Amino acid sequence: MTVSEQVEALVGLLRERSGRVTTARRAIVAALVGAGGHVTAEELTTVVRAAHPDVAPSTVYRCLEALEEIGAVEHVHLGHGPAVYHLAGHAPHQHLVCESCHVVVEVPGILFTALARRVRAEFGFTLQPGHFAVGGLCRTCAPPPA
Amino acid sequence: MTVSEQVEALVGLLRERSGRVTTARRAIVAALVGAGGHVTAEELTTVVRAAHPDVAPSTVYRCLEALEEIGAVEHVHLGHGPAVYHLAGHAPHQHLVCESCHVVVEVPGILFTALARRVRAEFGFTLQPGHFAVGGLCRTCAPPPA
DNA sequence: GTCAATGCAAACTTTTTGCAACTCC
DNA sequence: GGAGTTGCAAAAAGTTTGCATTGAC
Repeated sequence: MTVSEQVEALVGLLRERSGRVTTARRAIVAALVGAGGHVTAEELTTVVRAAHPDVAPSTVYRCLEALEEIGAVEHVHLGHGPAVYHLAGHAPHQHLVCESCHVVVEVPGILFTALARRVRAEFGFTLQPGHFAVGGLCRTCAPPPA
Repeated sequence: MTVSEQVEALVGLLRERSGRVTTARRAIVAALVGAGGHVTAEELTTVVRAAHPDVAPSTVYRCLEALEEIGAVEHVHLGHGPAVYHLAGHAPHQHLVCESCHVVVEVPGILFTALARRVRAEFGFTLQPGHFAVGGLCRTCAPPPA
């Protein structure tokens, strides 16, 4: 699926399930698809404004909210700082944030299945990791093994 | 160790390792020890102000920062909303936050050791869970098993 | 007496909200 | 043409910072 096909698919979904499709929404969706990964609302706003200088940050937030409601987009909190948004449907993954240098590492979500099963069995809590990053120290910042 | 002994120990540590001990700092430490668990900076400010109405929120933040620097206090981010602070030295634990009703569940940190070992071996990242909550659904909010 | 700590107010970051104007369907 | 969107500005929440004053040692 090409980028513009992805944009059209998402825009179509918006029209069908959420409401109207405007120039701003089309531009935001295009910027999100074009980014190809995780972006903050602010980064998205900057990209959109390059072509459409009048698009307000609040419009970006509202559009992302609409896209999340229809399940097309998800956001993740990387600790401090702004949330990052990405298209839904990617393989589940977990973000790890180095608390020293703030680099972000992605690991497969499947690593968490054993833990999730145990937490559900023992505590009745259904883990949905991924929405919040887990902290730690990256390879560079961790003290070298003794 | 009684509450006031704990307060004196912490105040002494502050004097020794961080600087001066003021009325505000003593009151903040006492409120933190008295709370006996996790408190937000705002809750702490309210308690302190009951006896010392002039203590400013910024003083509470600065005192908590000093206590964290000497390793006496730690803070945790429960997703959205304010950070919560607690005395260091408790058994390591992880907070789980229900993304539906926002209830907070604590589970032993030891549950994460197998995962942490694997992440370090495979990705060179040293997990330090606990600083950020993990999301999910609590027993009440999770859809009942089919 | 000195300098760290305080109180106050203002800045800050990220996100949300109120509302009149606009425009997609 | 009417309801959903927009842009703007202001608010909101949580935390940090600047700075003159205070007070611990």
